[in-house]
Amino acid sequence: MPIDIDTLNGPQREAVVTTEGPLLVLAGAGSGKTRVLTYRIANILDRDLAAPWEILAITFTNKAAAEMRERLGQLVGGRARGMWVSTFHSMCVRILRADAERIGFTKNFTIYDTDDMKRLYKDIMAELDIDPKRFPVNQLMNRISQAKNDLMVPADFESAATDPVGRQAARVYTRLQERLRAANAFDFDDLLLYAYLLLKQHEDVRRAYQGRFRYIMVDEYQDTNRAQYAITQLLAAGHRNIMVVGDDDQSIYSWRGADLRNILEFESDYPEARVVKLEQNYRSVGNILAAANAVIANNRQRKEKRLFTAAGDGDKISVYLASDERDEGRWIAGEIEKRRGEGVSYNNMAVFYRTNAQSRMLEDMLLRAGVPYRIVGGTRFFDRAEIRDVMAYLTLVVNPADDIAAKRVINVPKRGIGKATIERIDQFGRELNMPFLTAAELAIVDEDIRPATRRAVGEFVQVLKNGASYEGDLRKVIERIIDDAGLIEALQNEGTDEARGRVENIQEFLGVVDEFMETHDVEDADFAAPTVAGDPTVEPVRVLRGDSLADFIEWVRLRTDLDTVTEDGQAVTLMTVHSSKGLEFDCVWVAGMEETLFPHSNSTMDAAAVEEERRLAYVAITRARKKLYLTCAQQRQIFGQTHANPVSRFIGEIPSELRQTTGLGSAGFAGTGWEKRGSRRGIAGSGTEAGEGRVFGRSSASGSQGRSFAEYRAATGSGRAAASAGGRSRSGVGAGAGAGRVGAGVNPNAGKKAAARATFAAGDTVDHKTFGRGTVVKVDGDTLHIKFAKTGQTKKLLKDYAPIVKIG
DNA sequence: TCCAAAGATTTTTTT
DNA sequence: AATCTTTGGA
Repeated sequence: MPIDIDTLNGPQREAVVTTEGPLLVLAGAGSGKTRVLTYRIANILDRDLAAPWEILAITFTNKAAAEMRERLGQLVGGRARGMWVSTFHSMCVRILRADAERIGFTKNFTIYDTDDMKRLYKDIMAELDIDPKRFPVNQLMNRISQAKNDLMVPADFESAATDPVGRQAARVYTRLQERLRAANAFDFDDLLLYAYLLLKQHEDVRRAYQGRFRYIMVDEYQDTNRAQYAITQLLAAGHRNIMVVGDDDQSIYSWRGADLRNILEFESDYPEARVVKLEQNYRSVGNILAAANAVIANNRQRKEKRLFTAAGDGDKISVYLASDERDEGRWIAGEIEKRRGEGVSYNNMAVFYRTNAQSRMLEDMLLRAGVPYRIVGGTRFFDRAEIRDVMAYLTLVVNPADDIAAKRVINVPKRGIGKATIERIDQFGRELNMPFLTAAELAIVDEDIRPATRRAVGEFVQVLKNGASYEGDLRKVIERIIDDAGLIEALQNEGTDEARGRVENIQEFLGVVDEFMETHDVEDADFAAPTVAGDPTVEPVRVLRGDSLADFIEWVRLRTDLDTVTEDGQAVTLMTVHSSKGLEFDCVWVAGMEETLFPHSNSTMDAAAVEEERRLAYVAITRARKKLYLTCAQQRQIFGQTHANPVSRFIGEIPSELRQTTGLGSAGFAGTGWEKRGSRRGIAGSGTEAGEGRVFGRSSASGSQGRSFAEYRAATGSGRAAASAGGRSRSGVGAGAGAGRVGAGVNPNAGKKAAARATFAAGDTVDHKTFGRGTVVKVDGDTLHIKFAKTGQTKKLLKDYAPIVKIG
């Protein structure tokens, strides 16, 4: 079934038919790059230039990989099954699994995520006597992560580190790699680093892959870091048929080591490279595209390009000035309902924000307005404590050397094994250079430990031994391990709502196991393992098997929330701007368009960082197909403190004729609202119309009425924000609010809640600012245990500080 | 060893 | 403002 190449535009077609040699495709947002990628692969197959397993396509997220595989399936059918379409990280896992022994690991290695790593760091810092107050864990982690992404091994790092933090980091880094090796574990960065080292140091392995991959395609090339770049270079050195696709304007991961030079200098890496620019946008209406172009034009570090579209102008961009984040959320909910009324489905709408913390209020307002939503990111399902516990057990069954996992669950559920015992086992193990679990086994006969404790340790060890002997249906194996461990039983005995929720989560986890089994056929694994004709030394493609516990663990570890996004049910999507990359929606709201939030205050010091924020804004804007809304709040709670921030510069960078401003962030709205009393549905009230170019409308008190955006910014630059005029906002801090922190110099009683003087008893009904209606379950001095109707959860709140009102 | 209270921390973005 | 972490006491 030959592909229909005539449906492509000129540059797209050129990218598809240019199969030989290096090719750089600069693909603007919405220019049909996935289409080009899939068509190109189909073209290679149709012309018999390569067998499926000789093609490697690397994407950035699992979701993108899955999508590409699906679209390939539609084009080329079953041939798509034998192809390597994966992320960098999962590709590296496959490469490492095949030859782990060559670099001193075994095939059943564990992958440590950030949380595991944090534990390990703390452990090591204690061991090396490094004060976490002077050298924060996060700082060291970042430093070392960066080093790994730059392919620096501890020895390199040590000689380069001259500053105090660097010297401590060097000590930690050295020890870290020893510990990881002992635990047979890699962290995310190690997957890349060691895959690189494996390929670099072992010529036969390198040759095998270089020979196999005739055609290599890398998507989102602008987001590759040094390690990914180096791996790509090595793999492509054989046939030099490498195509990279990217958009320097959408590079938003420099903090994770992404190096824009990789794409900017592709042509000097491969002087013979062809370059194709995809500049026709098929996604957005004219006004949105014009806005995106205008914003990104302010960046200096970029390849000049200008997206165009054949579509009409469409609506103007709506800018809404809210009084605070509550108003912002309320307004968004109202607009969503309006669009819904016009026939736009919830699935075609999304709300973006810069930081995860912003999602709370948005969620709350949507909930109250009755708008169904799904949230991407934030606390991942797999990050919940009970799920991590289950995962630790499963991991230990596969990799008994995983000390972090062992220490995590040796006393989960509570077996009466305390800190002293764990410390003793740990020390014992370290002296004899053996895994924690082996040391624990020996501790069973240690006369210095109490018999009851020894018995408990014995039980724990036995659970894992039994687990390793189980065979057959994966779900049953996992269920038995969870059962042996007694995790569910212990939670059930707790009898609290919270524990019941945890049990439910574990059951949901079992549903995830089913999903894995369904999506990973055993036959599929067999099918995808043809040996390469004429070269028996090449390992077959390794595919995850639906019946393998080790493969299941790997799959979970490399999965993110974004991969879990499903289309079932109608719901608005909430996510960070970062998560939104690669997606598109008819209607998009971007909340929190304020200085210090977007661009984030951590970035405003540095010109390069501001440019990255701008690219982030560009990504956000270009997600929208038909209608774009930008909102900002005049004042906002951050860290429990009220801040008044100027409107984001990115709004000002959109030509004023492309936008239409509404709302008036001030005066009397906050605090009188319906939302406070928990009524069902908000009135989609529009604020007073504000003049174009005016920011936060009338500030008669400060005489700034009708100020232009530029004037406004100039004024705020001197440290004073336009005050909200005449408005009593909820806590009374609205009037006379300066830029930055608000609150100092304000009547200290202004924020006091009625609850401070009220008394509570079990059975009272209360209303919480955020959680809505709840019932007091228990009073514990000043602490109230309140069960909230909306979430069903019980929370502990301090009566004098919680924003609650007694209702009955 | 467990529990409660005080103290620290969070909030940039995530494979 | 709420949650997570550490500390001190029983």
